[in-house]
Amino acid sequence: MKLLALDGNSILNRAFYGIRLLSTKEGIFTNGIYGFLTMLQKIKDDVQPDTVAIAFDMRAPTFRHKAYDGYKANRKGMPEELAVQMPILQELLEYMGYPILKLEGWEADDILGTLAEMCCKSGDECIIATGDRDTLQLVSDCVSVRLLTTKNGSPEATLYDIPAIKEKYGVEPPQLIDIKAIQGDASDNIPGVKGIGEKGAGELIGKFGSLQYIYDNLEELDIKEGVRNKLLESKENAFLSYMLGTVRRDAPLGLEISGLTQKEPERQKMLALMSKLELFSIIKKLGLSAAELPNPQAQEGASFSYEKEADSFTILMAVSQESRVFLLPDYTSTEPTAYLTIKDCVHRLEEPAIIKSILENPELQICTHDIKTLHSFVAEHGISIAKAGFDTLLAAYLINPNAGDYQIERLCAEYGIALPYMEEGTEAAVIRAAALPALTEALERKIKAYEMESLLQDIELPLAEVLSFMERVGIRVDSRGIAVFGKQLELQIKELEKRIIEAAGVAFNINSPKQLGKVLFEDMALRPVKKTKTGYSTSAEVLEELKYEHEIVRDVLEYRQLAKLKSTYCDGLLKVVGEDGRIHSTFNQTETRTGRISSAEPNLQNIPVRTELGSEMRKFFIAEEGYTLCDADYSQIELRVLAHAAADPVMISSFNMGEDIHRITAAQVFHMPPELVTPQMRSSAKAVNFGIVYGIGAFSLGKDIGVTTHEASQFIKAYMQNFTGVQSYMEHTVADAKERGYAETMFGRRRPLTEISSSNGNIRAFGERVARNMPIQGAAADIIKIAMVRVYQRIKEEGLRARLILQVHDELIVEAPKEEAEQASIILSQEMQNAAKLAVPLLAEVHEGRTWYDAKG
DNA sequence: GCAATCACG
DNA sequence: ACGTACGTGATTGCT
Repeated sequence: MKLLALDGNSILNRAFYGIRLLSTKEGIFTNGIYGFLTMLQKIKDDVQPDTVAIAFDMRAPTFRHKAYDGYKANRKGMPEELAVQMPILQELLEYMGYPILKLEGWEADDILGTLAEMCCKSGDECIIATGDRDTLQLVSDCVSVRLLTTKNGSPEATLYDIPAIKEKYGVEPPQLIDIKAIQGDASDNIPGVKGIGEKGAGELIGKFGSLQYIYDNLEELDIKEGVRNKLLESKENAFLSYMLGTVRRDAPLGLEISGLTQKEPERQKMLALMSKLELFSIIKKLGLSAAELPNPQAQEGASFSYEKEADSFTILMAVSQESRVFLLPDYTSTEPTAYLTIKDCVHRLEEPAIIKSILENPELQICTHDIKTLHSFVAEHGISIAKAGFDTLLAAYLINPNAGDYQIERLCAEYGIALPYMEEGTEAAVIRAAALPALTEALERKIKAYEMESLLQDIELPLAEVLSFMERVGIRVDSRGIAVFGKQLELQIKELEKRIIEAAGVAFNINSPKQLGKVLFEDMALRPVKKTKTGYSTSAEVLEELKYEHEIVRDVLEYRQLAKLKSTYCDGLLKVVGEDGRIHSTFNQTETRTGRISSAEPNLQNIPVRTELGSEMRKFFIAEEGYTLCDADYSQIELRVLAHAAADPVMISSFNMGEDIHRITAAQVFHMPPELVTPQMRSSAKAVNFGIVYGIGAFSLGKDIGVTTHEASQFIKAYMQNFTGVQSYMEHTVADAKERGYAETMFGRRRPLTEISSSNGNIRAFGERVARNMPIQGAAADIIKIAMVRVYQRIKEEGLRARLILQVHDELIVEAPKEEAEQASIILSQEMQNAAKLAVPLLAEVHEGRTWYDAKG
């Protein structure tokens, strides 16, 4: 028989430190548990044991503490983030059916030693899995050790048998105890022999075999005088250390190896707990998904029927009894096909006319999952949605924008909703459709509890329609122009490439930071200003610093700029131009943690503008024939939000008076009248304002504006003394986030923040910066979303052909027939400025032009 | 699949 | 002693 025995504590410890801190939306830390489970899976796959046992330490002092007061005395307790995971892990392992062994007064090590000893006696094989090298002493003919580590987050197991130990340490496994007795162990506060370290201890034992032998023959042995004296002085400690470092093999476990059998896993309980822990990848790997489990709740009556070929009359009759219906499209079908859930029956709808009559019924609330995609799906067939009722995707995102994955199955697992019981072989979409009412109920309750009804109903749901519309309309581009520009860039890139290679004297790939780093910092011996995890940094920041040292650096900088423009913008955009000559981006509504929307495939929110050459790109974004682009952008929206949220009198009055906020900031920070502020001072003040919004640090601010950290901290201090409202607001907002576990905007949008309570100072500092930034960035996002919904509605109400086509965080673009340009501009400016009532005015500036470049003003 | 880099607000 | 401002997405090279 093959026993796999695990040191639970040391493996959890390894997992915890090997994997970045993870936590659920409720703030339960899970990285250790997650890592433990992946390591367990890996080692089981490797070893294929007949049975598994897992040993844990107990809190109580052990015989080692009793023998030596100092034992582990200098060891800090586990960090709280780790300690909380211990009982949860043990509970989970019990559900999984593993025997858990704990013994008061004994460490997990000793339990493993005892198990190993029992195996050897009974002729069984024992494989010990641990993260702790101390256990290597147990290796024998019948015992091997797998040392577990994580590499880049994935588990690795190194085999140690007798040859491996001889190879690595040059001694027999039990002699590792002797080595440690001399060497000591700082982490366990084992003293060893003072003055002799790893190397010396290894040599002594390698030469003389054992501690006992050395002391028995100390005078006669061929040992340097200094070493002999050290040994003599620490004799008592050496033997104490030997005892402390010896793993015992006689713990009173009171069981037989044959009695270590795995119980039948309690899959339902495992699923419930793992769902709570949001360990979805493990749920999947273990085949625990709700659909595959027998489901008590479902069997209690949540049984659904499925009408494949429902007749229209029956459906319409059923619908007429309802005020809301649940509808999930079948995206696998090109026809508009959808599953409609009413009461406990799912109906498959295949006739567009039926779907149309349901979706366009103004009395009927349409509830679904991912309403933006539903809008797009039905719009293709000329169908619109009259009354959006609920969207489980948007709701789940509002409740926890950190999640990233909002699949129906996952949400059901998270909210403890059993997937309905259906006949085997039923399509997944039908089961999802059947789950929708219960999921909606659960999420609706939470949305109410979080007071997010307005955020969902007044902002996100109507916004989904706007975004779907923007995606479908797209923006016209001049493909020919882009292609020509790309060709020009290519020529210049080739030229630069030639020069760079020539200067370097070797052919290499300039696009490879590794190769470039070698050329610049090794072959050409330039100053390596900064390092990355993997080698030299070759970032623009570094190259800027070196650009006067060698022409090649300037060429690389230019090469980089041109290559970026060509690959990302020319080639990238040309790939995604539609048949209609327009680019249709996807606007993600559930992507960012702050509430912003994001744009992808392609990203239209990062089209170049900051450099002259880059902004050329915007000349290829053009209005349709007979149309013009109206571009409106908020002026200083984040600082205005801050002024309002912080109720800072200085900021508020300067915005109310229409002052230049950066100039005023400079005047305050540099103690002088605004008229005397120089452009340099204004520019520094602008960086300070940015820094305030981002959660500021003196180091980064200093680096940004080129002053010392000390000077930067003086600026920050001066800022806070003058903007006292901001100062106290920032303090409050961090304290509130810490207390509540989330940051929130004035509109009630939340971002759960476990980092802010971390015992790791860097992580905690990050949490605090996020707590300062999210309420500002998020509120600005809320405001422009409101503006988008209103602009869209108002254009519709006024019967215009103008259309909203783009949003870039603080900027909206409307493509309007030339004759509507003025009206569209007025709508943009009014709706943007009135989107929220703050203590300061919101200002939006509108410009018009044939291209995006021209419309930027 | 990740790291480095760079584009935007 | 250590790292160092918020939020995104695309491309490239490399393991």
